[in-house]
Amino acid sequence: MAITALARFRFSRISIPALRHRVHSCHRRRVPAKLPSTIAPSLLAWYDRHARDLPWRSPPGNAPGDAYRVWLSEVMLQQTQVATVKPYFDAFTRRWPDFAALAGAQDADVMAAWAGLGYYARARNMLACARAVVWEHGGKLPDSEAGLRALPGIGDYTAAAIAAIAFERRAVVVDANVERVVARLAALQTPLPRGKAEVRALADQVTPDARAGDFAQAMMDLGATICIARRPQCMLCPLSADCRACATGEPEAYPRREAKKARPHRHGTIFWLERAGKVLLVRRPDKGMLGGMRALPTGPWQAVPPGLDGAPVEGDWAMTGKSVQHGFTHFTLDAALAACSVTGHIGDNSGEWWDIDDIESAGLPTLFAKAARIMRSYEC
DNA sequence: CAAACGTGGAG
DNA sequence: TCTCCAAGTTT
Repeated sequence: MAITALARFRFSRISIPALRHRVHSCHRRRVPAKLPSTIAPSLLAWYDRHARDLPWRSPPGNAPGDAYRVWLSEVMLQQTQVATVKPYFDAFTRRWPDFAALAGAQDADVMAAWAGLGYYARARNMLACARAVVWEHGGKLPDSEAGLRALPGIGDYTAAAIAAIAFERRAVVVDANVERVVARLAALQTPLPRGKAEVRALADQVTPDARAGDFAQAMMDLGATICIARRPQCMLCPLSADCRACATGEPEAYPRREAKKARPHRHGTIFWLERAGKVLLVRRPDKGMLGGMRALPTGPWQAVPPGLDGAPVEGDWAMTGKSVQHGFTHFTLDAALAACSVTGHIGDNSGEWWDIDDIESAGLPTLFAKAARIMRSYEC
């Protein structure tokens, strides 16, 4: 008891002024306070017990998995959650098991296989990357961050992730999970995305020299399962004792974020042109929305309904009265469905006539898949 | 550097 | 129903 009293006495004498100073400086300083050095060992110990078993991952402490699978998973996981990626990852690796196979694939097959996963520029970049690996790098991924960063579709995050996970390089891996975990550990006041540089500096502080790949995946597992955006499970968190956001009692308040802009609303028309059990599909240009994807013909997307503007052919078009609502990242679309049935030759058009009963295999983005579901049961 | 770029799950 | 947001990159 005497010892306890003494300890308490010394604690109060020494640390209250120090604490006051720290709180004060923390409030104004641009560089956030130092994080404890125990974070990496605590997190790695947790990961050894709780790592998720994922198809592209080697177990904690083991040699890295196949770099092709690591790369493919990382590209698919950009802005996309694990559960969404899994079936696509399985399908891709079964059909194209390595860089050589993917590099030799037809563009149309790869785009159709990607349909529904979103952010279609990723698929075009992924294919360009596979071909660069095979044709310019002897079939192997570069093993440095800089080398990886130079490839299509590989930015700062993905280069760091692959370097760490596939090649065991120390790399500072910052994705949305790491942002959230680190912002909470430090109770970072700067809102994101403005505070990105501070987050990176904090992540650099806690990244160990050894087991960088496991550490990166551990941060992401923690962010995906415990330190989640809403209702974080601090009671289960191996880092809660070192977490300033947890200490505030409102961990969900971090990371702070800038206010978002409202999503505008746009109107468009989707054209369903039918002939002898087939429907006309087109290929969208590489640039722009749903770029490079097979699609139903559309007119302009604008503030007011465009009606039959932009119909693919002259014809006896009718507005069906049906429509499809679809939310994109930066606007929502209300697309009216126009239909036309023809019997004879249509004249020159660059589309494909696709068997309506087999429309599921066309690889349509979700907007057009919705439209097709409605129209296949509609009498023209 | 801000804006463009998909989709589905959770609350 | 509606808002938020997720293993980001490119221009």
